[in-house]
Amino acid sequence: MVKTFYITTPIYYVNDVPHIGHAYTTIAADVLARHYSQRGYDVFFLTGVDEHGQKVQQAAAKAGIDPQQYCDGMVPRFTQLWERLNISNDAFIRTTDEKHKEIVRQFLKQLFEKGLICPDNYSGWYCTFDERFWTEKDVTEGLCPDCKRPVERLSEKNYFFRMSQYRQQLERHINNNYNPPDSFIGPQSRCNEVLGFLQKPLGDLSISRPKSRLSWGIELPFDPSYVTYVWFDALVNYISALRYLAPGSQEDPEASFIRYWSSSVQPKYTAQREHTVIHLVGKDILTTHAVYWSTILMALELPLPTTIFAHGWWTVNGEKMSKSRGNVVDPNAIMDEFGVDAFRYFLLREVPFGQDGDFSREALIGRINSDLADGLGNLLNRTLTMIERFANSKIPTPVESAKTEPDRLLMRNTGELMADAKIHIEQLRFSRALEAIWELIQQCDQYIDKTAPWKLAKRPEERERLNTVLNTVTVALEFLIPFLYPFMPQTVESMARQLGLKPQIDGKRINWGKLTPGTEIAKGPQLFPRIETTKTQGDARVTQDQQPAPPSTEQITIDDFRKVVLRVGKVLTAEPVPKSTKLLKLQVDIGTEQRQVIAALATKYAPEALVGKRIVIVANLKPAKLMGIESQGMVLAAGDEEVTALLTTLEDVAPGSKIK
RNA sequence: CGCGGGGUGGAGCAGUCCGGUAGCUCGUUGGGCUCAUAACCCAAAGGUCGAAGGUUCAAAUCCUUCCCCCGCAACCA
Repeated sequence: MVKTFYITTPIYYVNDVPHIGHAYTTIAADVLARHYSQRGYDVFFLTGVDEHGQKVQQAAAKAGIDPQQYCDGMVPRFTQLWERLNISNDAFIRTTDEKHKEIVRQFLKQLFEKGLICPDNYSGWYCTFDERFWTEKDVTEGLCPDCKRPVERLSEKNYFFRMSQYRQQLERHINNNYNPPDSFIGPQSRCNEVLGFLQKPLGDLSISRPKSRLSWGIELPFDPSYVTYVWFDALVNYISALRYLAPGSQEDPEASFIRYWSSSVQPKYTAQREHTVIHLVGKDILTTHAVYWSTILMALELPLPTTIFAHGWWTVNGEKMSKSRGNVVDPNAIMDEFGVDAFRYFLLREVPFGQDGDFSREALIGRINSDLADGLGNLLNRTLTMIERFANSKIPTPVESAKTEPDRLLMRNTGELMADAKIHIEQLRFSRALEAIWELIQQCDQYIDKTAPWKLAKRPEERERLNTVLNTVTVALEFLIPFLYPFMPQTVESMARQLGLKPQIDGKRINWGKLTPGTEIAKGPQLFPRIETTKTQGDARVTQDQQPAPPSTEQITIDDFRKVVLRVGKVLTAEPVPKSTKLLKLQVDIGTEQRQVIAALATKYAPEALVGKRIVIVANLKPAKLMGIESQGMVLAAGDEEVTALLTTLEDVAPGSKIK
């Protein structure tokens, strides 16, 4: 029986601009898919997009088009990026696919009929303006944390999935599959987190949203006035895809499902798993997968996936990546400058999979120069040049009697290191796998140095020894090819051809062919030229298409402006707000009265530095509470994210002076 | 006392669970080599392991207290 390997990425929210994080998960999945394909597994690699939900509905409304049209326009951002990144996914699922929706409805119906989805009242704090519920801890002083309008206690009928009853069963499953490589949740630190989460009582999960608030979703089959909660819809993709996108699913959806999924959980300690199902996710959506998805599967009486693995997040130059900081890394820009494979390599080599990492141009260039140019590229280059110069451009024939201990040692180490690399890849330790491969590269360099073929070449009587040495290096490189290939497919293919191999690519299978003495090599250009570090190009950041809109577009009238009453104030006292890091409490004299104003100035100004200063405040702003203290106005200051400078007047004027 | 992560040669990190010679990559310096992409190979320098106290024959590691940095959350009126 052919072993199957089913690998998924999350389906990405169509609203996002694809960034380094999306690329990371998808590249990791691609490495696994390519690795297992090469090893003869029946691989199915799925990625796709999540299209339903409020944000999409809103974004479409804003753009004045219908949501479906909006999604259709967003999808190429992802598909094109995957193409550029050489992602070998077998299918791309969209949650608006009719077949997907049909399967979601089937599952909902099934659970409803089993009594596992039941109506109940959901009550919570509801903000009418934002059209959403907030939890007890979100709401402060009865105000919406987002828009600060008062929230109301609202009770509404919703449908709940009886998640709570699976808590114990899930906990048991996690504990029974705790140790790598069989761990259900990885890495271990995250697994502990999930176990911790399960210590607390597990509630039921609301899986409905009234259409009155959200219409862009899949209608509940048993109540047309609701659509399903996006996560239920989204998670089901892992199964629905098998029923209409996997090979053979058109003819027989059930068979295709069984082929990749059904027996994914094997009794422990069986010698070899026949089916493996791995969900790669970011650490932010681990709970959703580990708890929601697992319990949904339990309720459907379906096996759980083999492993759910949560990887870490990337920061950029040590800072969190966010749209507002404008430091979101666009994979396309990186590839324009450094190429696909360098990017793929960097992401998986730089940081152990599962941990957070930092992305920077300097780090990337460092890796390219030292690992790719000086390491891999240079080794191939010097090997090929020697074959060219000392062996007439043909793979030399080794001679058994000319073999010595270093040759045997290199061959033995090659075998061991590549065996390690294999294990590391299969246990999702990509950086370790690459370390093993680079250890081999270093050993080849050492071997070449020790055997000094250029010296042998000067002495005709060493002809056989020379051929043997050169052959040994090419054999080591040949060994390395299949293990490096999943990470850097383009580069490795070129490498193989330069060595005179004629790889046959048959769909996803690759037959690299065998290196035979006498074959002509095909030396090409350097795989990775060194990057001169003095050269600094514009940094690779998303030139945001949702950059702050040009200020000119929305104009206001002078009357609009006059609504804002600005006055000069004199700071009487200033003190930090207790337990707050940013806020200062100011007492301000504005002529007619004294105002208490709370402002986020503590990061820039010491309280005592402000006393006596003249500042500008908005005098007719509706009071609001911050940290429970009333603020009766707003201080004007410059700065994008953080305050960089307070506004004041050129001359000292009387407190209360009007500003116009 | 909000939750969490961290402080180890110049930089980035491992080692901490389970005490026993402080390790890796990059950088620096010296040497070698000339097949190669200022490459490659060899060697060296460089650390009171955030601070103080304690336990111990022995502490980066265990205990106590403290300091600092970074996320998240709370508070950008």
